Amino acid sequence: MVNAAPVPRTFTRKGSATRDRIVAAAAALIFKRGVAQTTTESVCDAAGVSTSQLYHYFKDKMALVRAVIDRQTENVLDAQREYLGRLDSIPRLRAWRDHIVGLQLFEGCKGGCPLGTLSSELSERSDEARGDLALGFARWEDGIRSGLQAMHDRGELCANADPHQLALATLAALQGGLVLTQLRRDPEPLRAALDAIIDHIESLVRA
Amino acid sequence: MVNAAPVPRTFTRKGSATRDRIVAAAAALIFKRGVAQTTTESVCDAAGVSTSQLYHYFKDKMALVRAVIDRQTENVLDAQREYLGRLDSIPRLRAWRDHIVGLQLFEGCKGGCPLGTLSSELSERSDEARGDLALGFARWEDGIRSGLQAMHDRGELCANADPHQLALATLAALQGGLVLTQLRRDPEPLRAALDAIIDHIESLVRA
DNA sequence: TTGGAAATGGAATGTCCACTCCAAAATGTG
DNA sequence: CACATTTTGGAGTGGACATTCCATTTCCAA
Repeated sequence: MVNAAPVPRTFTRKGSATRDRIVAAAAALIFKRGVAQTTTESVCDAAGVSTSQLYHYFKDKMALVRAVIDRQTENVLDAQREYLGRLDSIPRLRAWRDHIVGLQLFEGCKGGCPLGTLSSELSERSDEARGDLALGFARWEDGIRSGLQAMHDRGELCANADPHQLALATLAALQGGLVLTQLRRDPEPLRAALDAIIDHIESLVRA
Repeated sequence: MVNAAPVPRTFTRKGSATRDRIVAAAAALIFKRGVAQTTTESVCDAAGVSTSQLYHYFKDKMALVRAVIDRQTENVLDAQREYLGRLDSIPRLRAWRDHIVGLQLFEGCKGGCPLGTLSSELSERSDEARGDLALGFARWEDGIRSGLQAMHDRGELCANADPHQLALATLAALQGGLVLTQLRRDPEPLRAALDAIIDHIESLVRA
């Protein structure tokens, strides 16, 4: 009886580096083309590894996809680390909006949100992947909520404004704006969606 | 030289009915599993037709997908026909929100938006499909905008409120809310997103 | 009614692709 | 150094799937 897990618990330094290259290559390809259009072969080519290496580090394609979800969660949160946890004023919210819209302009309005597109593709296909993604979004939401909560705690927001609901609505505006921006190849929907929710939050600021 | 198009310009009554069954079956399967996970064989089985029939009516799978996009556009607009074009007051907007949230509850928060998920899956894969979807969303957006425009024209909204931007933001809130609701299997994100944008519109109503 | 077009049946084809297998090289540890 | 473990190479396999082909039946207009 062999070890049931195809992945040994321990990797050498070299092994970890290889695994990392595979995840990075897969993340890039999946962001560009989606999971279904990304073949294991193309991942191996892009990472410069052989088939057996991919299956040495991952049980199957879905395991690799889940690793990509984790990687993209970190990437997304990292790309906003200057803002998340600190969105506690209208100017900071506006600066964050500009940052996000700027990123889309930089990408040519292509690709959408790495986590959002994965959610659409995987929500009905794998409950495990859906759970992973839900955790990632929960962290994101939390990074938005904490700033609003701080404003609320400081008494800067109406008492009946709910930071949880507002954070959820803000994340939804961002995701929906990205879907439409990707579809139209135009940053306007994203900008309009974020502007509206931030204007709304501003309207809840005590006079 | 034979006719280059595999689809004759004219169908018999029976032919149109068959084509319709194929599109309906494909739309249902694609809504449930996505384009990539829907095989031509499964569509034929579900529609009760043979392979050759599918290829008699459609050049290839992508042509069928584009027909599904058109079908789903009609379905989505139809499901809201009582509301679109008439969203010209806060109570009507709230009724529309309830209707949409109710549909999600009925679906068990599964599947998301038929057009939204197609957009995510196809935006980077086919410019033609992206164009079809953009047209569908434009019609949807228009159905939202016209009501807001009517409010604005009647002087019920602040002069500086822009019905175009608000309609775009509303559609984005809806799409983003659906992504999160589908991911979490929980209607709250959708409800929070729509509530926020409608509250925002309400805050723009003249006192 | 009849001829041509449309509709249908279903087997066949060829490609793509996830995953397996076995052997060899490299690595780290006692 | 020696041995176990990890890492790598790359060919091979079996199945899934989009699409094609050709024969047969049905439909409709003149």
